[in-house]
Amino acid sequence: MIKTTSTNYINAQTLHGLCDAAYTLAMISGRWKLTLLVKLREGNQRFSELKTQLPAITERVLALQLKELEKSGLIIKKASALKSKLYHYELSPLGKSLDQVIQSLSDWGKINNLQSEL
Amino acid sequence: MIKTTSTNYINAQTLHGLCDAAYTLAMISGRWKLTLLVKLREGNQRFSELKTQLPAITERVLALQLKELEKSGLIIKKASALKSKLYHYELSPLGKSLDQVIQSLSDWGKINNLQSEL
DNA sequence: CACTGAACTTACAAAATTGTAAGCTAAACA
DNA sequence: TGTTTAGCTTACAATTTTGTAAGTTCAGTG
Repeated sequence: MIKTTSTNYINAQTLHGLCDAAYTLAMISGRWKLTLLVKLREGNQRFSELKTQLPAITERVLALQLKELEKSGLIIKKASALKSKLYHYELSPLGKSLDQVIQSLSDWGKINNLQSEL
Repeated sequence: MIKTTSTNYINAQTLHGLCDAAYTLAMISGRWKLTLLVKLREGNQRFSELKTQLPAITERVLALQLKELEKSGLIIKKASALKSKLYHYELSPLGKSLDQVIQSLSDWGKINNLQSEL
């Protein structure tokens, strides 16, 4: 879906070569990705659990975001041993290493996000 | 340009109410925003300076990103005192308070962004 | 007063993301 | 064996972001 010949794509790549922060940002950008990481950190692991945690997300988008997170290596999809056909998702070591990043984002938001006081 | 009635917009708002990290992320998301903040932190302040620092950015997009950052309160546009018609941009106190966030993003990228080794 | 350069703006188009609605598959259950 | 349920996938469309190309405005310079 991404055209690797587009100016947009090339600009992103160039930027990631120039700015580490922008690279990190790109890994966690996407409407629901960051929140998914937070939820996974809290222990929710099944597709349906995540769906419940993010009421407004559609199955299509949830599947997409999970797939991208998996492709970036931040999460791992595993078949659950006991009940066959059931999967669960978990943070990879790389995903866990984002802890400090997520914490910073969360801390800043806690202070500056007026909406969260509602 | 943003339709405040779209599902997309509503989902974003809902998410920001549920997840502080997502709120913070939204403030700094945009192809060049984060890198602009980094450059401003390094002292580049004029429109043309910023343009030079980010070779591939177009004037239109630079103006757009600066305007959004200003609207979010992260930067301030000031008329330079001496030479009239010249402006400069600087980080607001709110923008400066992102320091830890940007540092975390940058640190993680430094470790995990293979491209930056080129 | 013509000319240049900085800092934009406008009209348009391409690309990318996100959402809607429906369907599909395999296991589990009644 | 028919029905559910979880976990997707597909075709499509709306929305949003980003880029292209060309102008505009106004101060400073010669």
